[in-house]
Amino acid sequence: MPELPDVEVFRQYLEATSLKQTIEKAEVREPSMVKSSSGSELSRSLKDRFFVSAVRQGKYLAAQLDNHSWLILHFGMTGYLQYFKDQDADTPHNRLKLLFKNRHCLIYDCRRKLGQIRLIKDLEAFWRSADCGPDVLNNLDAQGFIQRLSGRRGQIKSALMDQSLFCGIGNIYSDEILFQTGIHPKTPVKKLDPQDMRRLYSRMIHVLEKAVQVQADPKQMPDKWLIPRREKGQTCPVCGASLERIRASGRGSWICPGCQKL
DNA sequence: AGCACTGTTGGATA
DNA sequence: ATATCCAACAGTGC
Repeated sequence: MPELPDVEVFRQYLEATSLKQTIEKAEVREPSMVKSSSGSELSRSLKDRFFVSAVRQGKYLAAQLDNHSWLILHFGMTGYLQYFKDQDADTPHNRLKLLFKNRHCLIYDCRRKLGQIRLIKDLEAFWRSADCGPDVLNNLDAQGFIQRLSGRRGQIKSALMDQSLFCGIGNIYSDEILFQTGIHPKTPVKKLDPQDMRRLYSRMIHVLEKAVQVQADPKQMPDKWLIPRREKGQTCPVCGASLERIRASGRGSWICPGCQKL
């Protein structure tokens, strides 16, 4: 799940459910996922704090605490948040549970443990240390997008997914953006002209905003999209050709062989 | 049963 | 600078 739209939905969810409630207890159920100091240190630091806001940078969620430190969550491939009004609630792969004074709780669940949990002081310093480029939705205009893309050597898909160039796009959404622009994922970036790049940028923004609008739920995405059809036997919603799965940038990639010529 | 596959990243290697 | 392969992990499907 968790690419930019999913994480944006988590951010909005956290803001809607969990602000201004004092954390009575933080249960670190999987200390190995805590990448800043230790699990017990994290637990001590969260106690008696409360969230004041949440921001997102690419696929990272940063929740600010009242003492100006930040809880940073990365969701790996399988992470999500769930809020409960029952303090005894649990989820199948609960890795961090925040129990609030009002007896509600927020759980960070991450089945495959590929996510990361941190508590940090300096947000900007963390983005730099994580080698995060500008967020594609919050901090990147068409000009910046084109500037960062031009001069790149490799294939367009790997550029779109390179979090240090600009961040937020992963495997699923890069396929969607390329499908909607009729560009093959293996196209060398240097083969794209400024016109192509402008189209790429505007489709990218459109796809990501629309995805956030529908809560990143494939069932609610437009009929003409690729995402709900990423499986064997499906056909292109535009030309009717059989969709194909290829390997590009080391990832399984779905394309329409009719619409996306190399 | 065994193997390949899966929305993440990060490191080693070429 | 960029690509590929592997690892981390846990679950599902063939």
